[in-house]
Amino acid sequence: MGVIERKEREKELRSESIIDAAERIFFSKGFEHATMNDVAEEAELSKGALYLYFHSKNELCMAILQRSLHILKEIFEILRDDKNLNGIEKFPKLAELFITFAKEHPNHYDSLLSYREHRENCPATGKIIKSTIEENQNINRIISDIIKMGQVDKTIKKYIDADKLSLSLWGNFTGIMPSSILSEKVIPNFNPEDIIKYHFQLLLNAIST
Amino acid sequence: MGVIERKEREKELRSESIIDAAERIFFSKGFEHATMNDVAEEAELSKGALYLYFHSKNELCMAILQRSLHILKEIFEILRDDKNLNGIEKFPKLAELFITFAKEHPNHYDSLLSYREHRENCPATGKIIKSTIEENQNINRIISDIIKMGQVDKTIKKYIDADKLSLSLWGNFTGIMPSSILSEKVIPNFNPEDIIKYHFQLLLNAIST
DNA sequence: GACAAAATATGACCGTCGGTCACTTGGTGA
DNA sequence: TCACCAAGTGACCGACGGTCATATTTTGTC
Repeated sequence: MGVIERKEREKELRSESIIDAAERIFFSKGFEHATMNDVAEEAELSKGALYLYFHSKNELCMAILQRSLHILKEIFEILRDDKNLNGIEKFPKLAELFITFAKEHPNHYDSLLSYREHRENCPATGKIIKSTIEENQNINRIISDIIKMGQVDKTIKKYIDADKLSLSLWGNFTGIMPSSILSEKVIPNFNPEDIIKYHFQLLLNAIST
Repeated sequence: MGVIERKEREKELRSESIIDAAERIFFSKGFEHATMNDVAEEAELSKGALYLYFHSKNELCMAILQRSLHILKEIFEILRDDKNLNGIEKFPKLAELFITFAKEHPNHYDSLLSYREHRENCPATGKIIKSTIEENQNINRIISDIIKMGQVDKTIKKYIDADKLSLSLWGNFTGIMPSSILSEKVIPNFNPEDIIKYHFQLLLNAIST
């Protein structure tokens, strides 16, 4: 009698379809201007029902953020598992793949940049917060693994601290691009893509054997 | 008869004292939980009067952000004008000074990280937005100048693109630290300070002659 | 199939907040 | 003294996040 299991699955599906709806609404109206009524209508549910699945508007946003991280994780995983590239070759690919992600999923990319505001308004105990942090750690681990692979195949200097570098690269991804927003159209020929690639080029020189 | 000038000055003072009050309120309660009534009370004004000086809550936040940028600009200016250090010696100092800034002005530092959300809800035409962008450009110019000074005194490789590097450094500052918030207490021994310093060390190797 | 219990869903309702505006206050210049 | 106008007030409005008493649907039992 798998009733409980089925209910569990259905609950999961509902939850996902609410996130689907929330993405459509938040991405089109922006977080501040989107309302929970909008989301409820889009999800074909009542507002009250939303709160059976998510504790707050901010938590719903965290769920979207988690998806964004998941997409990015899968992209990086493919790179990590690519047998045709050595470590140092994979390094600049990280930047390229991130830029591709930002272009192909602009809204999800955007959600990455505003996690702070939502995080601060969510209780740190929630399941969603936990799994979001986990996903973030996964990404850092993948980047770190790629660097370590380069150290094993001797294309990356062995004394490089892979964990630290992976964290600072992640910071790069989520820092350079958003700073571009403040500078956009003001600095002539400003192109966040170029900046990231240039930065990776410099680092490449510093870490390759 | 400098009445108009005096009124201008008084208006400026009022404006500053409102920002003072807003800082106390926003920094203690957080943006979302702070209300305009709180700010009005703290500023010893009516709510309506606030709106004579700032168009919205978000614009008030941008004014705080501008202050943050101003503080940081002045810190970097001192470094730039220091005659006792050559270009490459100033480079790691950038990281140290930024970390100092983040420690000594944690709330202002915090405001740097959430400019996105406020920016998006401000009309791009406002005077405050404009001068905020200007302050941001100033900082990038200072960083860029420091790099160029290193190229003049031949301690930094001459083919380094100072403008691009300055932008990516700025991205580093506003990227690595915030990502630490998501990772905090999860990654053992995680210390954003170390990460930034390590990153600068790597770059130092890449750019020094 | 009948029925009680439990799970799920509803939407009217509440308190709060950002922002407005008709009105008051007080300094200015004639 | 007084008309004028910038500066300031605070009651008020619409909208929104979140709640909860109630209704509907599903489940387990006989």
